[in-house]
Amino acid sequence: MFQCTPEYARKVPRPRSEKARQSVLDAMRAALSAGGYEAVTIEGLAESAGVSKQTIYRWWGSKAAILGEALVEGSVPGADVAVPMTSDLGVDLRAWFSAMSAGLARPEGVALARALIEVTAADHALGLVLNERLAAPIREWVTERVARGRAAGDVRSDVDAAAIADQFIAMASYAALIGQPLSPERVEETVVRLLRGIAAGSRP
Amino acid sequence: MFQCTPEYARKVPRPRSEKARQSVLDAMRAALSAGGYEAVTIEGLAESAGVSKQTIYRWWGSKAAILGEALVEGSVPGADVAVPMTSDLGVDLRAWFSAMSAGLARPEGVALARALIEVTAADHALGLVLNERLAAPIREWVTERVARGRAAGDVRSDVDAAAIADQFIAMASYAALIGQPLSPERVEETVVRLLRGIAAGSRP
Amino acid sequence: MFQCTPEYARKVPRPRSEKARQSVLDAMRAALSAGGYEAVTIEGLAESAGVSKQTIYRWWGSKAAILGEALVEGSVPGADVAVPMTSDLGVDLRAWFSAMSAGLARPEGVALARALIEVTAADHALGLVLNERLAAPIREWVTERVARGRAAGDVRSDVDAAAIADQFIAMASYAALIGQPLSPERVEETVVRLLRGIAAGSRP
Amino acid sequence: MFQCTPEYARKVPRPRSEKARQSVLDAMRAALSAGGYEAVTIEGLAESAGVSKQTIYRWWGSKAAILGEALVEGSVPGADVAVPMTSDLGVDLRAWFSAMSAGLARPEGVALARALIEVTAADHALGLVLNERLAAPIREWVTERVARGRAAGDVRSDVDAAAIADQFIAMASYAALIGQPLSPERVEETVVRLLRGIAAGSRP
DNA sequence: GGCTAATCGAGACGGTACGTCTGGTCTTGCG
DNA sequence: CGCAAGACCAGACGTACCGTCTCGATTAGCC
Repeated sequence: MFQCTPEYARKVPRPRSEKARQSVLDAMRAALSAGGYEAVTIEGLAESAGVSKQTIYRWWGSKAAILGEALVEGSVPGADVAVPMTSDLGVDLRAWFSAMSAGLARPEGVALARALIEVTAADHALGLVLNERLAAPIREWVTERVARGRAAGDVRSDVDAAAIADQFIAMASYAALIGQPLSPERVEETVVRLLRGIAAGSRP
Repeated sequence: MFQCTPEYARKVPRPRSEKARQSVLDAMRAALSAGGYEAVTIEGLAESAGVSKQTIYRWWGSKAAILGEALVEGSVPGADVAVPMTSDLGVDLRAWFSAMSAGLARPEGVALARALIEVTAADHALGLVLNERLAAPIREWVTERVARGRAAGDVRSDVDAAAIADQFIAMASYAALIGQPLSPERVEETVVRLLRGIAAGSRP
Repeated sequence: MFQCTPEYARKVPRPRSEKARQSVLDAMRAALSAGGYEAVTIEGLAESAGVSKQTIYRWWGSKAAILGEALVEGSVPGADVAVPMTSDLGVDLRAWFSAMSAGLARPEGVALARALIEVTAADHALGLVLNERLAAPIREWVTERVARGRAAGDVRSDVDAAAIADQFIAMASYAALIGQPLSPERVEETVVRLLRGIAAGSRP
Repeated sequence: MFQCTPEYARKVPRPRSEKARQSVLDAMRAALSAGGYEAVTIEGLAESAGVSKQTIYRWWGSKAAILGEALVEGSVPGADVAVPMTSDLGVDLRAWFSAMSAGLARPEGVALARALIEVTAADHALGLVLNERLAAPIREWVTERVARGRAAGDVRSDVDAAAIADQFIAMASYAALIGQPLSPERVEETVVRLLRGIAAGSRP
């Protein structure tokens, strides 16, 4: 009686092919590493993914959209660093910033970072989304760690955790952009200087 | 020594047209502001400069080369900031970083920064040159100011001026890239934190 | 009488939908008149017939096959002329050729003739079938009428009725093809000349 | 002296490549013979002509336009028959109609005729032009020959030479279209019947 | 002022990739 | 299992630029 053709029992003539979708995303990731974002072509993508152009245009509409999906789905080297927190803020920051720098120093890290930067420069809206997606976990980690430091009395109460996170992200991105990875010394100097700047007893 | 215009030196049958050259560079600058680096086409450049494609290819060889020359010749908003040095390091850094941030916050500053970033991501070699050309004066200014601070006993002896300069450049670039200019508060926070981090007498 | 759905006629799990079939054929006829054979697309046909592409491909396999069936089933203007035979050969030929010309002069007649010609040029096998189907009645009529004329002593014994029929068909087709319908004067001239050529007492 | 820069001495930056033009026309002629008009693609043409698509689109704008030029320039088998006129009308007509039929019976003649028919059915305007171009010489020849016959007293004064020419053209076209060349017997029968129909002294 | 040679504009050329369209096949779920 | 719906692969369409290549016209410096 209540019956069995609920309005959500809609027509699903043929579902989107998950295989085709993954092939395209994989092809995009491969192409990025191979030649950078600008060198990626939809036709090349279609061919190397074994997919027709129409299938790509049906679902994505632009190169940037594919990149976006590829990044949002896949893991991004250097961005997913999860560093365990110890009781020593300096140790933790050093470990985390070192890991991020190292991730962005590897060839595929540089290629990916450049692709991200290019697409952000070219497509503002997508850039914001990607940045948010990649920066958010970092900001979160830093915020959490700084809060703990504050609780432990190591850190001034007026420091802006987001600003610190953004500073690190900016530095790592810039290094990848110009192709000169941050040296361990530079990492060390930056962390030490930061610690001095946010230490609890500093003036003013 | 004896002389230097041998009869076989029949060079300079016709000098390069300076007018054509400037037209192209101007067209490039205009096109960058209008639609970003990727949207610039050689054909469009040729047309809006009233110049033939061949003339462009004869002298430049690539879009990036034109951009390079356009930037090296012209002024770059946000990069040419020349701030007078006072006796107060904090005042000077604040003034300078504010000026740079403001320059990059204006629409044409953002467009230019994005173009720079795009071309750097796409053409590594040119990117290095441009970065050097634009970053060098900044590094110089910062180095000089920090040296004075050190001499005046305001600044620790172990701070790395280049690292500081790069940090500021990276932050300003990143802000332009994601289209979210640095707020005055963020500028203030960054400068204050930096000062604490480099102040003479801080530990360790 | 009693009626006829015996239980043993369950051999055919589900019969082909006659409605869908007719929709497609109707859509084909409509599309032909609207834009010519080449402008017909299977997708357009499917849509305007309210039928899925697969249904068309399941039963026909090609545009030409649909056209073939559409023409074999439907009536063809100018081809189905049935003119009563009188005792006067000239009157009959005039009447018949005029009717055929007039049929092919009307807009839908021209469109259909063109479609036929196109499909014949493109698909030889189907073209032969269609030509046979459409020309046969004509040849029959002409043969019969000429035979009567011969019997009546009006017509030479060596005339080739099929050749005459083909000549008329060719002339009418050609006129439709180039879009210049045969004028009544041209029809008259042709018939008169033919009659002279086949008249019983002519030499050699 | 009087002057030397006449306004018609216009800029001719680089003349159109005659070689490319001929390659395309040749490729079109070859493709027509190979697979018929509908099977010709611009891309295939470009490739087999060793020419870029853009070059084709620059000059022609449509497949039909290329065909038109190809036919207007090249020789058309069966259409260019030039038969010497003797004093015997029957001999001449027989010779000419045989030659035309034979030309259209050869494979390339059939292919070309079909292509012509297809394009005429599909593109009315071009069809008219092509028909005029190909039919005109035939009509001329027939008209001239009939006029001579009339002058010699062999032919009735009221015959319409154009009608006769069109009849032959229609018959030959139709034969090519359905792929059944006119047999020598059919040719003979047609000529003989025609001669009887137009002979001077026939009634009415 | 005439000669010479590289410049300039214009734009045709062979190409690559674009984004769109249609053809013909395959894959769902409903009836 | 027929059918509507529509996703799929394939490939042609016509367009936009690419970077190279003629062209005739222009022009700066040396005779």
